[in-house]
Amino acid sequence: MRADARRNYERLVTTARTAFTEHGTGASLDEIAKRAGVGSGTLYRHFPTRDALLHAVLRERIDGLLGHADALLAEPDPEAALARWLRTYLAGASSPRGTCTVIIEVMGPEWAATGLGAAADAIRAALGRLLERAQRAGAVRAEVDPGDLLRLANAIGVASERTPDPGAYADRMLTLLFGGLRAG
Amino acid sequence: MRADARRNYERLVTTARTAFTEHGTGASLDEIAKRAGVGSGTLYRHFPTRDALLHAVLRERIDGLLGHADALLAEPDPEAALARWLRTYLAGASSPRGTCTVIIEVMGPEWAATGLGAAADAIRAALGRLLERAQRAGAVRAEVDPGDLLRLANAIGVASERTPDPGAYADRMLTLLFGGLRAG
DNA sequence: ACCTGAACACCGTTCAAGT
DNA sequence: ACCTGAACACCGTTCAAGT
Repeated sequence: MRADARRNYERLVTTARTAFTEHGTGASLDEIAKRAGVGSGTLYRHFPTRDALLHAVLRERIDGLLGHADALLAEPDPEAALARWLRTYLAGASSPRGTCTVIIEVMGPEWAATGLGAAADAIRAALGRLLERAQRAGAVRAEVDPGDLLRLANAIGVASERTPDPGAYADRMLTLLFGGLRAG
Repeated sequence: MRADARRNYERLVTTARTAFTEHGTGASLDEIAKRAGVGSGTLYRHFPTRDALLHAVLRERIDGLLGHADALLAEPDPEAALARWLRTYLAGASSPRGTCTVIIEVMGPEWAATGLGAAADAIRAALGRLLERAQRAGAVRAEVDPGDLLRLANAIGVASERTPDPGAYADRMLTLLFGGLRAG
């Protein structure tokens, strides 16, 4: 990658992070290009779709979540590990606004070949490992599906975004959810 | 209202219902005006905002939900009444696509003065009556808030929209939810 | 009193011309 | 190899002119 190309790439990601955080995932791409000081064609060359740009913005956080999930497999209490990961997931989910909606969207099979689709699948797999461990320990109903659960977590994220205190709302909903997850 | 104005109003609502159902709540307003055979200014005269138009499209369904909730207050089993209403609510919620997101949005206090905001509040109040009865019967935890619950129901609706079988997903999530709602 | 549609602004996306 | 920005299409919204 040429030096100017790399610099433009970095500037676009940084600028997009700010724009998405301020105006949600639907922020104007033209504005982002302008603020990054590049032509709009350059943005499209590096990021053919809005989702590709959002993926670049979220990549570090996603990697962190995957690492956190694997680390929690060593936590002695499987139910506590699952709960802690879901809390962490939702703590970041309400920003940039719209992220949870996009994640739900790209969980569909037609998105599997895209970067964000693959990322969503990796998150689902990581959650699946925590879930399965909790299920084997008898702490969570056996029939709960990891895809269902990730969709629901993101749904809670969507609802929390428009709430005065997203973290508090998410916590209350997770408390309810864990009541339901426990083997009856 | 003049005869032509009333006719245009009806045509716009009917056309919008089709367009929203086909393309989601973000469907092109210009297209709707064109297909209804009116100038775009006429659409804006009757419906100053997209939400006003969506409200007109949803009005009958909303009235039905409110009536259903009141009727269910006579159902002997308070928990079953609450469950049945939530199931009915979610059965219709995934169409037009985007409706649940809008409802969550207009539940914010800044929307109270709008038509859809008032409708969301009426729905919250109706759900609140069913919820309170279930709580008094000891079937549902006392600390659950009707606004939280309606937001969560719509969140489940958002997640179900992008699912191959929205009804089945919503049912599974409601089953989980009721596990959590029951007084522990 | 109500309607029309041209006009304007804004945004996504492509691509010919440039370095 | 990469960048620029003009050009095009599309949409929301307003408003002067019309009936």
